[in-house]
Amino acid sequence: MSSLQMPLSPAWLARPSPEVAPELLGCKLVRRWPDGRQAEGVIVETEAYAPGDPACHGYRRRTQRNGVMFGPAGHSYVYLIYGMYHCLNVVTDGADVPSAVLIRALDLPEPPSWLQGPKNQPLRRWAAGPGKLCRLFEIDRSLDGSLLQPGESLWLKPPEPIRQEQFAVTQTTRIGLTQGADIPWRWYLTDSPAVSKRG
DNA sequence: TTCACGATTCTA
DNA sequence: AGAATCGTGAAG
Repeated sequence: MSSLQMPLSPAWLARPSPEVAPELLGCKLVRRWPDGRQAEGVIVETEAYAPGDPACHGYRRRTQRNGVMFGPAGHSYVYLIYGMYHCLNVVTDGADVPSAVLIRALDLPEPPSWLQGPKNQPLRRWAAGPGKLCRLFEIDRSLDGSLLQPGESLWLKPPEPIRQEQFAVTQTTRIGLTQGADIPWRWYLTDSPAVSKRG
């Protein structure tokens, strides 16, 4: 197995989220179902949440919902938002450090023909928005805390060689926040059509 | 136990 | 601009 095929390790993710978030651009998120079906998309938009950040779910205290954010890097943090959508985070940094990267958009160069939305929607080239990508990949709280490693429900792969070329990255403020709205911890591939719109 | 609200998305 | 929709967490 070449190094490019290796999954992103917990050690690689065990750094401050504002450092990891831009480096996750171009990496692949792989979703595997219990029946063996598998789909993957290229991460094109991320946001960082970290200690001292009033928008971070772990800003105040450890609770049942945000518990895995306080755990070691390399796990998923999935939460329900607005009572109807889920959001996927990659836990970063060390244990007891509430830190994570929100995956906001995926590009799907080769979507499997069986990968369709709930209402038998047409195949989409991309999933722009954290709620949309979780709906497409059927990610919910049952995956909260799962270890991101091959063979599990979710894991990460480094960029393909072709994607290792330089690509423009834009850094700006995060979307949909009332607190910490001025912190520029959102990154996206500048020219990707798969980036979420709002903001 | 209560209750206002949210790292969203879709419709008008 | 407003609705949909409900788990969470801070307050009482």
